[in-house]
Amino acid sequence: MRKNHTKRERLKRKSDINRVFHEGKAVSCTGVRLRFVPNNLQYNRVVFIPVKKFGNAVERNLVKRHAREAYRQEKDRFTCGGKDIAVLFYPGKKYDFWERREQLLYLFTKAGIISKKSFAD
RNA sequence: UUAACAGACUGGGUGACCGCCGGCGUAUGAAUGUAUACGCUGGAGGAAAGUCCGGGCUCCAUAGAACAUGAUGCCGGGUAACUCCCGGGGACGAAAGUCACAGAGAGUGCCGCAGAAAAUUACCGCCCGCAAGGGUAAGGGUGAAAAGGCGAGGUAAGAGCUCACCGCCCAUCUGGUAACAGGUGGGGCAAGGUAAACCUCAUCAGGAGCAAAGCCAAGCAGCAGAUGGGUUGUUCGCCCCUUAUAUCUGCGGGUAGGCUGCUAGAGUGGAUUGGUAACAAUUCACCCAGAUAGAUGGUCACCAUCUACAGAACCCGGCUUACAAGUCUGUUUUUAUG
RNA sequence: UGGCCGAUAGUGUAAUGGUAGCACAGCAGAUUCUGGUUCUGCUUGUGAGGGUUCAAAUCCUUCUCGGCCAG
Repeated sequence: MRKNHTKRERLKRKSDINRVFHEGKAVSCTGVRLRFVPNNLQYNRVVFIPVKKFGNAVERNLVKRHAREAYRQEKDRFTCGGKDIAVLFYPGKKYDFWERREQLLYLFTKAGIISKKSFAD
């Protein structure tokens, strides 16, 4: 499977995002919170949102880029079936790319989007 | 040499792989929109920031005038324009340098406490006089500030009352485009300060802002009020639309999808010419982000070295603020708490 | 993105350029057998830097932080 992450696989509409926030379930760890809700499509859609007080514009962009890169690399492990996912980042300790990647993998496993078997690999 | 100050500049580089956004081309499906694949190509800054100024652009039907309000404030130049820049002058400072630097002799206001008195002053003083009263402002203390300064003459005591020097004002001459500088002559000195208090004078400004504005698609439900209404704080003038299926105001309902605006520009780089300079003109070459929940990231290698401040959102010119490390130029003196 | 406001004790809120007040809270004392009420006293201050002025919370300016409006 090709490891890309295009516009189609992003969550863009305001109404869709509101649906995730109002109807979705949540899992969280330090500094990160993940919300998800099923959709009717064949693929997942995801959005990464640093909160308003997360540093300055450069730091907010960097977090989004790291998260998007981690999501892209690990995309093929995900279970099929559509889910809309929103990931929120809160200010606190600064993490590098690899720490962010571990964090996100942990959260996706906890939410049942990645099966535990594939995470063990 | 070091330090300080001022100014200008750079703001990690090269290669490989995987990915993101735009443009062009080809192919396939599709049907006039676009989707997918491949190839080529472009992809954040000196401050993109703060939004403190100035303009372009768009709309307010079009173009005006006066007042109000606001801004600026030595002179000359530059510029599309400017709270900007360059050059010159003045004041202050030992110097490099710094300075919102018009007017207090048009008017109004304010100047706490202290002090006799904070604006048409007289407490203690000094002098004349028996006293009543008068003449004075040298000395005293207060305060941020107290009626030109210092010296000599003069006088009852004093006083620009007189004189020299300095300061101030007026007239005039010379140099300079001008601000201003210098010289000559005269006045005897106007009765403090504050304009970053109101104000006066001169100059300049219509308002709103790309969520402006226009088009397409989808969708919905109207109701109430005002009569003339229509760009702004007010008024005038001019003109435009319309006498109700009109215009304006308020409340409510619906949609928040796409396209244009959207990047070839007061553009960037080089050369020549003019100018002290800011800058301008001519010519040659180049095309250099255009996202729309918002594109630049990850891994590896080498060199350098621990890499700061920080992310375009209609576009430019400035100012201000943040900044690791490094380069260059100039200036300074009492060799230094600058 | 564009436009517009504000910042005063721990909290809320005053102050013509001239000694920064008031209320609640806090602390100490008095009253009471003890606590409360009440009374007395004290402490805690102009968001940061620079300028104008004899003197700035106030005037000017540059930052910082917070808030509001516009689809």
